[in-house]
Amino acid sequence: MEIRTRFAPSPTGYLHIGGARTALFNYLFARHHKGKFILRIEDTDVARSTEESTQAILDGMQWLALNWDEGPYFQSKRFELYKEHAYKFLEMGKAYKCYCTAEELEQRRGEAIKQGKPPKYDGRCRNKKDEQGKPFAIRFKVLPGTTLVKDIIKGKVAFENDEIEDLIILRSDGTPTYNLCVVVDDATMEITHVIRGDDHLNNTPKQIMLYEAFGYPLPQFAHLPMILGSDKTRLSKRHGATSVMAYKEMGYLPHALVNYLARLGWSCGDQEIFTIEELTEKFSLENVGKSSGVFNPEKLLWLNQHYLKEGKIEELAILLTPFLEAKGYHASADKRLTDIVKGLQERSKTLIEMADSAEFYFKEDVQYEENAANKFLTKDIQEIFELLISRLDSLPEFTHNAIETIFTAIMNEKDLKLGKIAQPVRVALTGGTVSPGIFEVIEILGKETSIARLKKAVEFIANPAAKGQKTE
RNA sequence: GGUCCCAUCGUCUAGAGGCCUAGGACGGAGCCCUCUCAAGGCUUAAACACGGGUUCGAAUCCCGUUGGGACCGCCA
Repeated sequence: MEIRTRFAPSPTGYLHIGGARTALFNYLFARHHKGKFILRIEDTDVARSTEESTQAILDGMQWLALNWDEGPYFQSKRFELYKEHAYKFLEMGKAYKCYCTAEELEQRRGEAIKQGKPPKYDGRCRNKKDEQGKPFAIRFKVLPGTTLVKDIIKGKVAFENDEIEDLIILRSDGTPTYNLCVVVDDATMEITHVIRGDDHLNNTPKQIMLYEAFGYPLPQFAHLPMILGSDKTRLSKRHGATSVMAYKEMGYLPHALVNYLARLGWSCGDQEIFTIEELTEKFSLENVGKSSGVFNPEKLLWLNQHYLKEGKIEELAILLTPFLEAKGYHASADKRLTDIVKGLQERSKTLIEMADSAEFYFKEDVQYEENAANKFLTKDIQEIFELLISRLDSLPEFTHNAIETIFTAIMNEKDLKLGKIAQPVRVALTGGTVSPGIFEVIEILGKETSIARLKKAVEFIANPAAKGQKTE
């Protein structure tokens, strides 16, 4: 039988970390079994669902490359189907019309809680006769007994039916509710494995009752543990960015997030780094843990750094350009940019950092960090700078090796260690004390710019006050 | 409050009764390398929540306690 999984978000916000992991596990499970992964938008709550949210979720899925095989299906377009099912229950006597108003129910619930009683619907409309013209909701009749949930992750979980109230399946405005829709959809879409957050575990007995009442075969259930924030409460904005797309904006690589999410709750021995192919091959629900996990941004950052370090410079250059654009620098992914990326890729944890570090390559004018200038742009280096300027200028081939030869010669002549020369030059060329290797920086900057910046530094040394911290 | 779930280093986890003096990874500390910063290499601190059983033997099985989480909507 073909394995069919689904991700079924409700479009009431962006795709968040938790949802993305649920989607990922569904995706991996389906791919592993060469089955189908279906996307379904649960927009039965017309008031809260928005098109922007739907689009945001689609964008997030696409960015993470969680490609779906069918859908997106929209529940809002299937209302007739749900309605039919609800009325069928009515005919079969498995559901009844409830004439209680939302206000009445709300009031009774409040009183029950006040008295310390469980806020459960008392079933008072179960045996009422039809009242013509009065609005009604349709409630499913929960029969006595025990409902057993067989969960791949949690094992067998038994629920007493008398703990469960008669649930509304069709609202008084004629729209269907969540539990009805999921069951009808999962059944008619022939979903074989329902993989979702364990916040749905308590809904599962209700849904099983609906399946059984319809005579639909049960899917397999797998309830994933929640993702928590650092204080072990449910992950929310308080814990930092929870939107998947926020990570794109912060300069994360999609596969870093995928890899991180995969290992949050699932493991494969001691392996930490996985390609998507490896994930697909190795993923199984048996290796999903039972306990909830804390979202750890540091580890995600480490993975991002890892993939930046390992990434192809041509691809990274393309990904970097929008971040340079955002800083006001026009850059195309040409040879110069890939050279820049090569030097920066193991010095950056995110694309934002990379763009920041690349800034001195693009700036018209260097500005010196005050401490760096004070420490390194001093009288005693002036002579070295002048020497460097003339020798660089007469260099026929402006290559890494040729530049290094010049430095070595000066080191020998002046009996200086490379560090004594490189740091001042670094400040002169980049404005700061941190950059890729100095020969590489000079080569990429080019003869003209390098010399111009060295000359500027010489002027600065001669007259720091006048040429000092001018702002652009 | 009721129901349900969960419990190994700070965090993610390995662990399917003897392989555990509990392994890996992130993060931390230290050292090495070094033109800066990184990267890399090496070393190191750090956990089986507690109490009872079962067993020759328990991180692993059972019970309880404690702690955490989720759900109790005409939300999904």
